[in-house]
Amino acid sequence: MVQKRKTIQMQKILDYLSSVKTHPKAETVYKAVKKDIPSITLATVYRNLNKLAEDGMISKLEVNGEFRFDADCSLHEHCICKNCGEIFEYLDKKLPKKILKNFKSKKFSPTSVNVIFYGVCTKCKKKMK
Amino acid sequence: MVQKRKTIQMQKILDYLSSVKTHPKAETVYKAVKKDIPSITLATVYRNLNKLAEDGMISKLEVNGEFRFDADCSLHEHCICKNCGEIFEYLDKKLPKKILKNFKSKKFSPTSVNVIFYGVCTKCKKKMK
DNA sequence: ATTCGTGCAAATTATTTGCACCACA
DNA sequence: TGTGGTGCAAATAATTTGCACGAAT
Repeated sequence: MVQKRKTIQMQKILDYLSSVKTHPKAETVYKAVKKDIPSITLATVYRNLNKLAEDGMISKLEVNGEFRFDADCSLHEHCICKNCGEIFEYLDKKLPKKILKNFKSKKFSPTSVNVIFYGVCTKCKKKMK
Repeated sequence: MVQKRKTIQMQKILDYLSSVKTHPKAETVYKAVKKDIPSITLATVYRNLNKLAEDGMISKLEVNGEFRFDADCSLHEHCICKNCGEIFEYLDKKLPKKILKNFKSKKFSPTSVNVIFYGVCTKCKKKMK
């Protein structure tokens, strides 16, 4: 088995991710963590984010051609604003479970489900008027 | 209003997309269409695919850091195999509509919803044994 | 003493864009 | 004839990787 070392960089990355409700991309995480660890590089951030995602510690989603990260690994829905690109959580804890339970097809065995709503957030809606 | 010209390249791209049930990426579309139009370039394929997606003629989804295209624009679910990366359609026409109808939150107005199942396809499951 | 993770730089990969030219409306 | 679309090449942008060194087990 591969050994695992907990480093300050990984800890800080995880701390930052847990502290925000946004769904930052690697670059954003990098800038934030750099304040604490000026020597950190973007490559290290990417490596850690990917490792954490593989281990199921965080989740990785993709929007507009970039990866976004989320410390909340529970099954939950996302809302993406077509205008500002922001991502919001939407909580209907039962929904994903219900969807998974109702899945019927012999060609595929789902282990997880992602529900993404596309639309416009209230903020942008107001601006558009 | 902006004028629109139907070109052979766009037509062939749309034809190809409509003829397959896979969800090809730009490169794949490029290789396929190149057989009919040897002079076509990847840039043209990208431009057309994006234009078609903007116009709602096709849909654009992203998997593993790449964009995939689908001539079927109806609301329908996708299944992505974590092992081979293939995408399958899963049809429960009522599901997306039902989910949208049940949406309640004042912070966001959804116009569309995407349901993606992650798991393992039958083919990969057999191989793994 | 080993081995893993980091920092740095270079390499990949996917996608976009500027520009001159051709072709359709 | 004017304008949008194409092909070509170069530019971006995001992400990954090779390598040598420092650090943790």
